[in-house]
Amino acid sequence: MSRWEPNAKGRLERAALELYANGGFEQTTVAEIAKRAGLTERTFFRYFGDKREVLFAGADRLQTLLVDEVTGAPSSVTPIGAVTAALEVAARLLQDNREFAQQRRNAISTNNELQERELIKLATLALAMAAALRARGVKEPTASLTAEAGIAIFKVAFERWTDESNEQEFATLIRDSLGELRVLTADQ
Amino acid sequence: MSRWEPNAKGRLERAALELYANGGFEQTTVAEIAKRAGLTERTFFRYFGDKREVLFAGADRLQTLLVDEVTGAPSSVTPIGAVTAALEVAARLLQDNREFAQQRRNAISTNNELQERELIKLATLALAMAAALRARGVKEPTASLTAEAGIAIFKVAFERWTDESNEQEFATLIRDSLGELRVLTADQ
DNA sequence: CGGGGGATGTCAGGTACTGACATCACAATA
DNA sequence: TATTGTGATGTCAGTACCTGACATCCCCCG
Repeated sequence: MSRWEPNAKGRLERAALELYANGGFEQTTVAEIAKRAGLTERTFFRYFGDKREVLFAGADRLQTLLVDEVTGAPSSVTPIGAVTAALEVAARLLQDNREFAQQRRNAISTNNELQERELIKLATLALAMAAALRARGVKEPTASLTAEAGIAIFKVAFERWTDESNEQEFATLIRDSLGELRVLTADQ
Repeated sequence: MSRWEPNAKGRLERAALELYANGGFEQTTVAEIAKRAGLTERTFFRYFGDKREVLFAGADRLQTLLVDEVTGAPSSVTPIGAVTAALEVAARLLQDNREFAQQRRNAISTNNELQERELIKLATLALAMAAALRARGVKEPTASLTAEAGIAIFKVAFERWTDESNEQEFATLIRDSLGELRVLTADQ
């Protein structure tokens, strides 16, 4: 695994996650990550804006996917329907990477700087989904509320899915979480 | 204004805000801030964990205040009543520092790293207020929802208060925002 | 076979942040 | 008054993050 082998970005992401999962985020240096990926520190910073971003490139891809799905949903679908359908598509794509998701979750949950980045990524994602809904003709504040609800559902379902003791499919958990939100909000 | 003069922490906060407001956050070095406060870089890092934190020490004080107010409210007061009362107390304390608040807001709104920090501070604040509510006997999910609603109210009111063209009192804006949330949630 | 371009490496440097130790002002107390 | 302790600050050295400038390498296209 060295220079000129394909998928440099992916190699860096993998190496970073492995090292963060082992020694922790702070203890790991970018030089170490790059070395493990057969590259140099300078190349790391060509692919990722900073040391944290390497864990969130996947989140950017997720955002693109969700926005596309929301945008492309049939016009007959309700706002929350379009959002949850998009989330389920994403969930099925992630299904094969549960272990990866668990490692990533652990790394983030044990480090403050990573949690900061996670929060702003989710906030950005909510904004992007709200914009996609508005492009479908959904008015405010419905668009923003629906997007925020979608994020909340995703967070809850993701927590459950990455929980060791839970063996259900991610997409199922999305659907369940939506159901619970429905019940909760229907209550008085 | 130099070594051994009182209020080193305050001097650093003031110097930092002035420099961030002028040249922007990224362009300002910690050495510059320290120099302007008549101190050294090393001392800056004794008071603040990192370069961003100097803008958020006030937020920590705010959190302490809000939690104390919620905890100390008469037991007859409803959850949302306790939270908004606390927010109004905070608002009155901030009332004299509108210009300061505006500068701070501008600095944060023009920088991503600072927005990250802001988000995690607000999230932490919501958790702390939810805990204070639970200590009053409020059950979940009411406690968390009320705390989140309180933060939302605070954010909206703060935006309005720091808006140049708005001359209303901060505490009044808090009260108004709560009213709007009431109407919004009563709809349908 | 000879560019040309994109990916990577090398190097130098700035800035954030930290640990270890020295120094200073002040206060308590002998 | 002299001493000594204590907390705040300074000094210094070092590591790691991150960036700009330029060199080098591989591969594709003509």
